[in-house]
Amino acid sequence: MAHAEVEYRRGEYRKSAARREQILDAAFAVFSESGYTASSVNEIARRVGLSQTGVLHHFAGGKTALLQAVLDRRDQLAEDILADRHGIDFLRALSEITRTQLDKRGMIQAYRMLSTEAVNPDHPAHAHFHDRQRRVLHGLERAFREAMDDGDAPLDLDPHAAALSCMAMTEGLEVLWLNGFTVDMVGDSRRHLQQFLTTGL
Amino acid sequence: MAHAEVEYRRGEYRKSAARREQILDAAFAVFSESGYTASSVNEIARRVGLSQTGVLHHFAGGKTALLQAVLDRRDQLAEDILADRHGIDFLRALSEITRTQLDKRGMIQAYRMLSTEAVNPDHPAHAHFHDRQRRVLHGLERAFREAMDDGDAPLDLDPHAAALSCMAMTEGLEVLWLNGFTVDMVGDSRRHLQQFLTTGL
DNA sequence: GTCTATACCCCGATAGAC
DNA sequence: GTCTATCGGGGTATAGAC
Repeated sequence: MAHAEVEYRRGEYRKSAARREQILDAAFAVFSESGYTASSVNEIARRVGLSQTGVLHHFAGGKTALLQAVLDRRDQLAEDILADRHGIDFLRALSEITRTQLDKRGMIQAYRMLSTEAVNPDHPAHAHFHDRQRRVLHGLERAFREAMDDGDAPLDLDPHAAALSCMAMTEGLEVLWLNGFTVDMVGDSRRHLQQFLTTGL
Repeated sequence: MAHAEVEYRRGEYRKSAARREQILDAAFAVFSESGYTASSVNEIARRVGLSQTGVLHHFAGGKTALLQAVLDRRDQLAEDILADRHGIDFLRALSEITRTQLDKRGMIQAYRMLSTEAVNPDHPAHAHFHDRQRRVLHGLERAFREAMDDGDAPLDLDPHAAALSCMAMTEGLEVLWLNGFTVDMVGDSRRHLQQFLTTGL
């Protein structure tokens, strides 16, 4: 009895969770193409074959909750990869992340679009991107400091300046790549990182 | 008689032209904050103290014509500065342009926002940004080639790679700057340029 | 869990008065 | 040159039936 009930709840839960993922995929695609403000829940609904209300049913809090969920899911992936990696190993992992996402143009476009919209302080994702970019910068800084301790970087390196420079180059390459220029995102950003190190990446 | 009539027309013309400029300023500000799609003619109208139709009266072709006018006006400024400058002198002019625009955060934000939106091929300003970015790249490439001819750059320099790298760094620094990081846009981008040259900028 | 119906917003464009 | 009025469309969010 209790067993059957649990199975039943599991079935329902699985169905709902699957739907959620399906909606998140579609939301991702739509946000990629149009950014947050110009995207509509209706368009997302159309792609998963639901009505607008059908979609909103799964995300209490409306359109902004949907945005949050999309952002959270993506960040989780990168954090899993970077967990417990330090120094030059952390820097190598950054290239891995770049490589794995090269074939997901939509995802990169979503991030560019959304983070650009979100420079406006009253954008629903402003805090999210603000925090995230500072975490990335501090992560890079820490990695450079660790690399210095490990003898993988010159002793007179300025970790903060190096981190900022690498972040700028990565963002810039992304922009050019999205705009249709032929750039080797993995290679070029790795070469730029390498400038600040004495050990090969 | 004829004289008075010309004066009158001049007066009317001046008034209309001034209105146009006033509207363009407001449009610039609004597009800066929200991008093109999410901006409304109504908001622009409010800022200049006109109605929506009052604004549209000055821009036959509607909202997209307004966008075109905003973009054209800005590009004219940069082109005037770069006209007839070559080699290392051209590269120096780029820093000047950056410096003169540092206090116009709204303008930079508008360009970031609009050019990001315009990655979508059916955005009304897609062609504009596509062409512009390629003109910038080719201008940079040409300047590096001229610098090589003038003995201001190493003979084994790859002008295309150098141009791409400098463009990426400039774009990236802009992104970080807009996102609230403390970066020295003029200094940092000049230092990056300098890497590829043998003569001081 | 999904739908239809609905309430209420803002948008861009046009017609026509002044 | 500017306005008001209006049309047609699309947006988010909620209520309630199934």
